[in-house]
Amino acid sequence: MRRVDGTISATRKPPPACEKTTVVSRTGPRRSESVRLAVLHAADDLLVERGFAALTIEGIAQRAGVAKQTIYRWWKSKVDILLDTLTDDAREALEWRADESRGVEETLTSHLQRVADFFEEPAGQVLLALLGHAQLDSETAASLRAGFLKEQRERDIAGLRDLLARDQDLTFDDRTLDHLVDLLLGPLYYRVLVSGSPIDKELVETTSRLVLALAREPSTRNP
Amino acid sequence: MRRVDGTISATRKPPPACEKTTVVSRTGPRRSESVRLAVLHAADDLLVERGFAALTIEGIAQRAGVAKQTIYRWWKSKVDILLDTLTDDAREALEWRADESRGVEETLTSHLQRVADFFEEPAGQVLLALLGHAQLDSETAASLRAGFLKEQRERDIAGLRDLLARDQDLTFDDRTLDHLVDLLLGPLYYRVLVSGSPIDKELVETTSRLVLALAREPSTRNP
Amino acid sequence: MRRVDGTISATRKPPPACEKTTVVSRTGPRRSESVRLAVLHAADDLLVERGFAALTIEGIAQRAGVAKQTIYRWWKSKVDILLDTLTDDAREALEWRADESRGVEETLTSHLQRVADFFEEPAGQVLLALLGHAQLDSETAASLRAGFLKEQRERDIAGLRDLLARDQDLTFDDRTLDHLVDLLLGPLYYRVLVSGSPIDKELVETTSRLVLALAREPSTRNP
Amino acid sequence: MRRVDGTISATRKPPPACEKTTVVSRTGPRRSESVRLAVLHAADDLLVERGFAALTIEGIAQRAGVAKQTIYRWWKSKVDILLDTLTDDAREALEWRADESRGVEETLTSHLQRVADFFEEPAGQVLLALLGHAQLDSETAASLRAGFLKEQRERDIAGLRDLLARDQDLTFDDRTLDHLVDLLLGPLYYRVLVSGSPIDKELVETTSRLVLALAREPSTRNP
DNA sequence: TGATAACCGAGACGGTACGTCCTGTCTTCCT
DNA sequence: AGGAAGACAGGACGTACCGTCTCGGTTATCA
Repeated sequence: MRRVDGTISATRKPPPACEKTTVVSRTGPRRSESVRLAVLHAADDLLVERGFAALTIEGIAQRAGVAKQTIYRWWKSKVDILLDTLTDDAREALEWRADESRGVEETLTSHLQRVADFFEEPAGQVLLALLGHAQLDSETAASLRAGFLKEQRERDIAGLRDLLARDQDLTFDDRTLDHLVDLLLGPLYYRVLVSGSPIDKELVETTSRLVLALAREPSTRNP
Repeated sequence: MRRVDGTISATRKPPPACEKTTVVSRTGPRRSESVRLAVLHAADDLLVERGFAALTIEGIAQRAGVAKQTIYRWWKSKVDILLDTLTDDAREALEWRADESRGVEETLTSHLQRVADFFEEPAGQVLLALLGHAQLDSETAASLRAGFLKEQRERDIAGLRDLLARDQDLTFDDRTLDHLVDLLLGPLYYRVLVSGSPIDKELVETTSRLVLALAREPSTRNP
Repeated sequence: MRRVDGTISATRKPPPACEKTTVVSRTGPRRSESVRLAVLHAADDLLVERGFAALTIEGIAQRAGVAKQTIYRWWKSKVDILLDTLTDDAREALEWRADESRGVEETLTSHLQRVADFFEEPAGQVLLALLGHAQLDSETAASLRAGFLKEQRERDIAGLRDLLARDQDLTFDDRTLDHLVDLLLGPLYYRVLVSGSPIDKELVETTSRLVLALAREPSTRNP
Repeated sequence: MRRVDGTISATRKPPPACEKTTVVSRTGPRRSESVRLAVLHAADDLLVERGFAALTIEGIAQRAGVAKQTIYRWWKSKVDILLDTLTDDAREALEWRADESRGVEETLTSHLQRVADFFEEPAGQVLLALLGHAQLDSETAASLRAGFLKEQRERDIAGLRDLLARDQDLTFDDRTLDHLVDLLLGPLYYRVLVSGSPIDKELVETTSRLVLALAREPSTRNP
């Protein structure tokens, strides 16, 4: 996010973006990093405190001690701000940790458990809100899926591929892994998004056991 | 909806009150059924045509040829209206059809396929919008889960129970069925809500095969 | 108001008014006098309690325990109701009392004082409200002037004529009396309507003395 | 209204505050004078065209090509807008013009005639509407009397004092002048507000002659 | 002694305007 | 040039009454 030359790159394209060198004799102050953080934190706090519906650009501006126009200069909507917070906060929480010292089953289970726990954290709330809003607004859906969700799915596929390679010393093609990820994460997201009930340990274990079993079937290995 | 005596039964609770008999000698005009339908249809149409964000009470009122106050008299928000349309339209589309002439696998697969198709229909769009909004507003979440989703889950559990009974002549306890339903529907909802990509036939088949296999394991039968 | 035959005559023309005989075979109940009084009192009370702006047909109906439609059946607006209360209450308060035992000056002064006091009473408040509303709505102005104000002015002219006859044994023509009444009442109404300050005794005395002096001038007597 | 430095002085109190100097370094846009005038003219026009009852904030906004919120930012009601137009338009029409070349009687008569004519003009209609509304709403009454009417009365007292000084080289105390003004203007306002009939020349002449006669009485001079 | 027609309560309905809130754009000034 | 302050056009919100319109229930005559 922070480049060597000290300028900031928003997730969004900085005006029309000069990719290589910013030689342009820039005068006046550059984008203030403190403003950026103040806005992201204000948005995050307000979302958790009051919920998405009560989250307004004006509210964020006031809370962050920033002018409305300043927000519009760098983000094009409140959704855009939240997308920015996601990138900073959620990636780490959902990463796959290869722990060689533990068995494959246990590794998978503990990853799923981490996913389950993530939904309780603020960053998880942000993701849920964005997923919710994506159902209501196709532009949000496009941004979210082209950005965070796409990257996260790549990480999930890579993570699962590595794990299965450790388990059976075999590689799966992408289509198969795609399905396995759906089967793995689907029930968890379903619980959170649809049922709204907490993800219990049993669901985590059943799911991971089932997917592993499926992966080990000969028919899956040779699709 | 229309009872024999000509009075109207709103899907929504008739002013809290009076569980057994409405003794209060009600005089004056009754609720107009035509108004009710005009509003539900207007809301449904506008949602599909223009999306949730562009769905406003004023827009619905205008489209339905109805006064705004009339809407507020019977529904407390646009979400409330959508909840009403759901009850009328979605139940049938998601019901389990016991087709004795076909095998258990095929029955399950075709039910899942019907669920997948449902999301393409207007009523499915309404459900998705409501699920989306439920992530943003806890009151919506509560209404949706206490109403439609609760009933639908009961139907799903009953449907699955009947199917498995036919398959193995065994009964499963509710907790187990709960999990099986999560595993069965989770991947489908995940695809629609998170990935946003259409549900392909392969996912439907894999999922139903997998869940059936799990149900047939001795460890599942005797939990 | 109450006729011999028991039917009621609203100040307003009863439907299209059959002045002489109501031969139309009337069956069913006649207008309820209790309803009429309940409405007039409710309107009066609410006007004094909450002011004209807060006076609504629905409020009057509720206060009077009467259906809105019942009000619309007999009066065509809240102003119409207030006009009705005026006729009942204000006439007496503003009548000229010929007290032979007292001097002309004293009689005139005490009449003006009674006018001044009238504005403090509920009925006076109603008149002020109607005069106010007459500035805003020409229909109100027309009704008020064609009804109460016209009658009152006739009483005022007659009263002044009698008094001056007693004073000088002379008769004045109507044009002159018209002007004298304007000069007599103008300052009082000006105080109440424009200044909003109470009418002090000095104004009452100066005014009556002045008008009497004018009336006694030879130039006035022979215009 | 427009100061040398280009800032605007609303007739209405600038957010309570700062009697002497506005030190608060105000940045950002200032109030748009063109908006202010557009609103005042729209209100004035609509009042004359359609009457007070049909005068709505939304109508004014539309006519002025202005957002409703912009009106609410600067005025708190339609009455507040009319009060503003009064200050701009009525002061001049009601001022006392000392014309040394003419006699005292003639000066007084011509002033009264100007008052009479004023009621026919748009600004006079505004004053009548406000006086009417003041009878219905005590807040309007308070604003009107504390603002325009108070200043106007001061001008009237000063005008009459100067005129009488020219006539008799005597000064009158304020209480006496107060009464004289009531006697002078009362009949005119009574005609307009109560009778609703036009002010004829005779009333103007009689009134001014009468008041002048009273002022010349020794008893008035030495109260 | 019904029949029947009006009165009356209750309140749904299509409307209009209210006053508030937030949006996204803009202008102005300050640093 | 960046940023604060905030005015502005716009549009939806949810509320309050308006005046009209059914509904049933209830009388008080007249057949």
